[in-house]
Amino acid sequence: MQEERRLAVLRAIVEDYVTTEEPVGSKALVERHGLGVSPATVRNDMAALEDEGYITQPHTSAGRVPTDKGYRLFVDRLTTVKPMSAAEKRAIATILDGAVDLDDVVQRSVRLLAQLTRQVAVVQYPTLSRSTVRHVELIGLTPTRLLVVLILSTGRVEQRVVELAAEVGEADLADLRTVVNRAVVGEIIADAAAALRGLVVASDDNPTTAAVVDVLVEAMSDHRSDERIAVGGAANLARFGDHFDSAVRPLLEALEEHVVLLKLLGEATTGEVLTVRIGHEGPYQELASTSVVATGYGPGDEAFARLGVVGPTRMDYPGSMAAVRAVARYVSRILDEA
Amino acid sequence: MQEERRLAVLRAIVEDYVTTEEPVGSKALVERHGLGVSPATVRNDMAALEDEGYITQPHTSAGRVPTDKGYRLFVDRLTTVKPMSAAEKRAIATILDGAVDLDDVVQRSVRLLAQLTRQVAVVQYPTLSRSTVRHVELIGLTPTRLLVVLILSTGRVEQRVVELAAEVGEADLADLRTVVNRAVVGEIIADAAAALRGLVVASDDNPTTAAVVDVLVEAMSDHRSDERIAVGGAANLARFGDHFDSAVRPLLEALEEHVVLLKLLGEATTGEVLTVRIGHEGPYQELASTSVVATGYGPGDEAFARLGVVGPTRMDYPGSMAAVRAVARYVSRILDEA
DNA sequence: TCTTGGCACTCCGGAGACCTGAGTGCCAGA
DNA sequence: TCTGGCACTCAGGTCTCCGGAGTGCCAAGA
Repeated sequence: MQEERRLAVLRAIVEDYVTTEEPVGSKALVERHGLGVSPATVRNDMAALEDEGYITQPHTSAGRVPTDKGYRLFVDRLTTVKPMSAAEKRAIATILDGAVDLDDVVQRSVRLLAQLTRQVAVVQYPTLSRSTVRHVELIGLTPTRLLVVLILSTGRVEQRVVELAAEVGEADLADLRTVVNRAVVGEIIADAAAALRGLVVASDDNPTTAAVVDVLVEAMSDHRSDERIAVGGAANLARFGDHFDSAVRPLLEALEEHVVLLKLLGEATTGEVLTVRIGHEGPYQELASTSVVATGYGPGDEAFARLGVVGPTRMDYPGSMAAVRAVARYVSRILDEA
Repeated sequence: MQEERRLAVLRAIVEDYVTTEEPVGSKALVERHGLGVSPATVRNDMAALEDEGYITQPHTSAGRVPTDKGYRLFVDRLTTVKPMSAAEKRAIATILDGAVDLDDVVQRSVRLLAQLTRQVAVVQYPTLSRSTVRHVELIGLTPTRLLVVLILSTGRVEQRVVELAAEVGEADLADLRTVVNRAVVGEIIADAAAALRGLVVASDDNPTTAAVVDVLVEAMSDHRSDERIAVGGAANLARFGDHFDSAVRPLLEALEEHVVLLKLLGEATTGEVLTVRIGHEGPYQELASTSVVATGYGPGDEAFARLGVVGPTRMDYPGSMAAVRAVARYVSRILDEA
């Protein structure tokens, strides 16, 4: 009974604090939310909540502020992801439908997320590891120089130039192209790499084949590609308030360190579930006052990559969660169609 | 005679202010720089400089701060670009030589510039307009679906999917591929687009040809590509000092608006000359306290794109100019080789 | 047992007063 | 033309004071 009201109080505190950015007191609380009890009662509840570690006082004669634990309870039990409005859904659709290629999809998603949440948005490019090979193209630039283009199901294109030891004719090139494509098209890249190695053996270590295969395998296992990430809405950092050095600077640094960002987004294995990391819960001491709302996305059932928003712990969780989920779904659908 | 000393005083003021970030007074000036005159003399000079608008006082009993006009004189007449140290040159070489493709070159350049100058670095991807076509590849995904890949001399790859009205066989595809490549390889894209349109006429408006040509022309004239830009070192904005709202926020916003950024870097037509835009000299009111040091770069004599750094007007101009020039030169050389 | 009004208490943060030190402008003399 | 001297200005740190918001706790009521 009182337990229920206490949770209502906690929810009210979180909601108020998120909008006002100021510690919230018992009086303001009963006024703004129709709690139906007196400030004194709320005070008792607040004391209890504080004992349990959900809220805290910046100093004795101030209102209360949610702790990380309080936010956690809030997102876990006190909030249901509110669906986007029809207008917002339409905006998402129009913006994303205009995308011409993978790069564009990612860029637009980042902007969109940043706009919707007024937060910093982060979108990981679909990783190679899950994708399949759509086509390999070999283009002779000069007789001893080859442009190798690897096209993946996610729409990514990797290209490398190979210097050959011997000259190679157009006919040989066509043969090689056919053989290679027969071996790898439709395979996920891990298997494709194995198949390619088999080719070299089958070709009696033909040096041209070997060179091309080498560069393809290298392109497939290129970890740099796994780390590609788009960031947008950094200007929203202004909304962090004044804690520039303690909060904004570390975050700015993190935004440039893609490895760090990836860790923040969460390991790509977690699937399409919406995850929320609040303040200290993450691995980075310096980012104790930031939260991350992220989810996986990608065509089919497999989550290929992750996207999300990063903001102050004092952020609009329901809104962010709704936006992240909506964008992820829509992007997934688009990638599905492509 | 005194004129000369006045300039020396101005230079000293700029140098001191850049390092200390605090208004500099007459006494500190004669102490730190061996000016060989008394503070009183310097004060007279300062008064004169202030009359001419090169420096200003934040308030009556404070030291002097350079104005934009003062910085302008400083970069125009009081500074020679100091060459990079051997160690720095080596660092540039090692970092940039490791790049595997165009994307990588740009990414690395941005990081490098940001590190060298401890400023926000901006690198524009080489624009399409000046580049030539290296190859066009047509790949049948399904009988009525074609992947068109456009490969440019700058190393950029554009790809589009075309839906065809009619099925097309592998033989037809090979023909088309040959025809198209014969028409466009080696041409700069403006001419290539014209040549392509001629093809459609010559083919009696064959719908497949028309569809492929359409998408190629579209890819060539895609302005989105002209606006691609990489940004790095945003964390260095912390060095801006405390003027968060007035200086950092507008800049953060500008960094996301690539159109704005391009304008800041300067029109791409200015060639390889090093340009410095100081404070209010630019078109943006909000960026009155930021300066831009930029130059063109690219293979051959033509400047294909621009790169530079953005920082507070109170920045190390000689250092930034040297770094920007050095990186631009090295990147140009790399692109030349490729 | 829970809720409520009352009351004493705490303490942040803004306003005002004060002072110091850095820096200036100007003048008269070298 | 330079220099030393002197009076003047003023930002910004420190100190104090005070009001108001908010609390905790208690005793009475439901």
